[in-house]
Amino acid sequence: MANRPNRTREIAAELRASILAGDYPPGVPLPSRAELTERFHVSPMTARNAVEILRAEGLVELKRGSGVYARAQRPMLRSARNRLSRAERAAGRGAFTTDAHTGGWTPRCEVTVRTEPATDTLADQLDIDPGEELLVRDRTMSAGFEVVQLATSYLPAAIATPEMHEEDSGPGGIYARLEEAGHELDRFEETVRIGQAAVEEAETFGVAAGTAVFRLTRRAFTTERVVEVNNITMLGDRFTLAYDLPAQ
Amino acid sequence: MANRPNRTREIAAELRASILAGDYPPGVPLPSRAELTERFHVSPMTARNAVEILRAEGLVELKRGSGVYARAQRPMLRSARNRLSRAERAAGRGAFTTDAHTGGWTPRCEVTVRTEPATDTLADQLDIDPGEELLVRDRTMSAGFEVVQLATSYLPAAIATPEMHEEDSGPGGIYARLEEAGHELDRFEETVRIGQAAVEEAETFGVAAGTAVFRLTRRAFTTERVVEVNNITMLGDRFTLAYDLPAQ
DNA sequence: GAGTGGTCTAGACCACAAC
DNA sequence: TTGTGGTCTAGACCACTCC
Repeated sequence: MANRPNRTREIAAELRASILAGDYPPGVPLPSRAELTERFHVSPMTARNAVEILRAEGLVELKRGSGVYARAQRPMLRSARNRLSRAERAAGRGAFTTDAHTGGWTPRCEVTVRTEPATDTLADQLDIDPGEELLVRDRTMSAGFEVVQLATSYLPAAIATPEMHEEDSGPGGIYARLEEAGHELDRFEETVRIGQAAVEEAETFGVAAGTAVFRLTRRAFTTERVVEVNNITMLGDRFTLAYDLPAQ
Repeated sequence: MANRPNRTREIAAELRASILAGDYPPGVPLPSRAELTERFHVSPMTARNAVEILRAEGLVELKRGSGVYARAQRPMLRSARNRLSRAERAAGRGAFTTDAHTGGWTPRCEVTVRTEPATDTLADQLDIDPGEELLVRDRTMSAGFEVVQLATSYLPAAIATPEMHEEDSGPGGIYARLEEAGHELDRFEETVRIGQAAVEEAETFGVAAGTAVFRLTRRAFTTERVVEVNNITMLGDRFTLAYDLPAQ
């Protein structure tokens, strides 16, 4: 019935315990492959696979030519209930800024803006015609020095004001600008899935490809229409999403 | 700059494409390790690692002594916006039943009931004293023949009625019983994280340990108090969570 | 140059499923 | 009994980092 003892998992478990016990602060590498091979009397391949398990868990970071390092255990960012409230917009904060602010982080955000025609999917989500011009805002968001969230926002160009084309859309972000332009926001709809970081995303986040991420799609509604679709990718092990649901 | 070509990933990519092209319907195994070794002129270890990549992605299932099989591509269950609405309870459906029903699935649910004293964490979440007796309902939920969700619900025993101790709590579930007992539900609070399936969970779900799962914690509130905490684990690649957020 | 991780080889024995 | 995946061995060469 029982398999072989599985030394790989045993070694991974021992290393995991050491890491969680704080034995490997930043800058201190874990034992090298050669060292593990000797210490645990296993082949290099087994030692390698043990470390690979920890990498898949997001516990360690492998640096070629340098070593294996424990990833800092950072407290969670909380994607808060109130992040889309009008009060927060009035205070000049966008959704991500609200999240980071609540968690005591220093938010940073890099934006690029462009226009492009709507794909069939986006046209459907925005309830417009395919090919209609969209204002696209790509954002890379960091907490401290770590990239934790990517977002691509799509607005029908027809309702975009000149300042929405600016990289810095001003206090309160796009939602505040939309309301100033007479598009009073009524509600948001969010769908949440689990995805795996693509190679490019993984590089941006500084994690292994395939690492679990949240994939959110948020649609912003006025009472009349959809005014924005926002596709958001969040590093899975850095966020807790919070929602309030009325009992109705 | 460039590494070795990485045959492992190449092979995984080729197999992945075949799977998505529908080359491996249920019952038809992928090429065996020996076959891959020969066809791609690689070592058995490389062939094995290529398949391992697909397993980590949840694309295939490995059956010892039998073969590697593509997991059926099933449409998503949708954890819907209206799943906690009073209208659904009135229709005799619980939250999971609502989800499954909306997706056209046949829901099944196995329940075990017990009582136990509140841990510190649960006492804090329920706003009661540690050690106070709790009614605990463990549920294993399936859509069709596949287990897709586990949930453990905690209620202060002080507010539990006899029928809540029954395995079948009746139409509309516990929430309906709570309202009948005078605890009118006001709102729910949900937090969502990404976790990795523990060994036991993985066996129940029939997936590899470490597979990404949703971990939800739902708290049910009346205007007076917290009446329930529900810890839910959902198979990550089978659910889309949907939420409505008022702009306030 | 020495040491690290990245990748791969060419075997091996085992438990298990299917025949 | 045959073939499958589960696990492991004991090496190897490479690109890269650090000294």
